[in-house]
Amino acid sequence: MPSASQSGEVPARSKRADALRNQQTLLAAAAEVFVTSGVDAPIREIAAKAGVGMGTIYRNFPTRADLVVAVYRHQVEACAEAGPVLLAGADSPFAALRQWIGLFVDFLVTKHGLAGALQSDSSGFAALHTYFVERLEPVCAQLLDAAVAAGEIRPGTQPYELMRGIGNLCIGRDSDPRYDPRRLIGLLLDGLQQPRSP
Amino acid sequence: MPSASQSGEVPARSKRADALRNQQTLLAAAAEVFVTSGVDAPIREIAAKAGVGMGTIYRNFPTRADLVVAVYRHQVEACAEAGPVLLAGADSPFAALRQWIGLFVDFLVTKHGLAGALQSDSSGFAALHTYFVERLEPVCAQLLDAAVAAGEIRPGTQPYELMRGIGNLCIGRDSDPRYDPRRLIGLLLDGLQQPRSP
DNA sequence: TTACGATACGGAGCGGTGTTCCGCTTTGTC
DNA sequence: GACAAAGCGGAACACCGCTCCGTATCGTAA
Repeated sequence: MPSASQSGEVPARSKRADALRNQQTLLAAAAEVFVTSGVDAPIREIAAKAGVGMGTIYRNFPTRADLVVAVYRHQVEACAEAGPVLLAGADSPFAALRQWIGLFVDFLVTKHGLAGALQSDSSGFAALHTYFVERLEPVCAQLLDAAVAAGEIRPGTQPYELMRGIGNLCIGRDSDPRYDPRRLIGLLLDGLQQPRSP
Repeated sequence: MPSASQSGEVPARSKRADALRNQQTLLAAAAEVFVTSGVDAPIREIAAKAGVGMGTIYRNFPTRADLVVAVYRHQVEACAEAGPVLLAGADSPFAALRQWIGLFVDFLVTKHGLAGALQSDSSGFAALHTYFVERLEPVCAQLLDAAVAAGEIRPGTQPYELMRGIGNLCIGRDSDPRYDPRRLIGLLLDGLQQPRSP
């Protein structure tokens, strides 16, 4: 496989110049709209912001997830790559895990509605969940394994379950100031350090 | 307190007989539809199942939350009342807390889409969140306080935050067999038992 | 029993959303 | 400059929540 291809990233050969321009315009507009109206903003709103028709959006990003993934791909990538780096640099594997989860939470919490979209099985969001899991689950697994091997946390925790739980905890952070997912996630990590539950 | 009153429970004097009949029919139909299509099933579907017009639904239950609350009121009530009972009967306050949370999770997990609706700020679901919090938060607070007083868990955890986190963790349980919120909630409880996080 | 106001009912209709589809425009090439 | 292919836009359709009002039903007083 010579080219990067996949979905929204790099040009993918032999597309018309105006099409490429539109793709970039769309990504910029979507990023902007996501900030103010959340990731499930009306398609029409994004189209209007970008100055294109709805057909153009659906042609470039068939499902909503494709658009969201394209917008946040860089940040997800950065988070994924931070895993091994933290593991190499931190005081201990568990410290690395804690820091990495901090990055993940920061990312989710600053993107309005993203956490909710991540588990929403309906709409075209299914692919979003898939992308996040495929990209980040192995990273999380590596950190977990290292911490287990170091004897810092109990074994048996599945990375998928942990990530999904953290994602769920980040849902709806904005709606009530009394709710701060970080405290609960800290509790979860403390729980991991317990040798065994009764 | 002589009368139950409030919203969807007991007759509330001087309503027409057919109206009361319809209210009961609606509750039964809604309960049935919620099982198969989740708590955000189309209003029209519930109306059709009950054999009434949509106007009748909105007259009896102005917001979706009112309908959901009416359908599940008994179970929420039972959960709330179980709190003090467990506290009196269990081996320790923390054991009671654990059992009570088990009841709460069982309830949420068996109602398709309820957990998600609980945090969804949009639609007419806001009142649902309010009802759950008002009814169950004090119960949770009592259990937490008792466990803290017994020295079984660290102080400082807010009941609202804990309940909301548990609710969030229960979201989307059906979509993937690898995800079981109970394990994570167990982890959370283990974390509570830690004296202090670093 | 009848007659009549109050009460409740039903569903057409409105506004908003996702998604499709096809006539028209733009682009790149010969 | 001409012409196919690629791309564009937005009208149109389906679905949903919610409102509103003409009509049907109920309870009661005569």
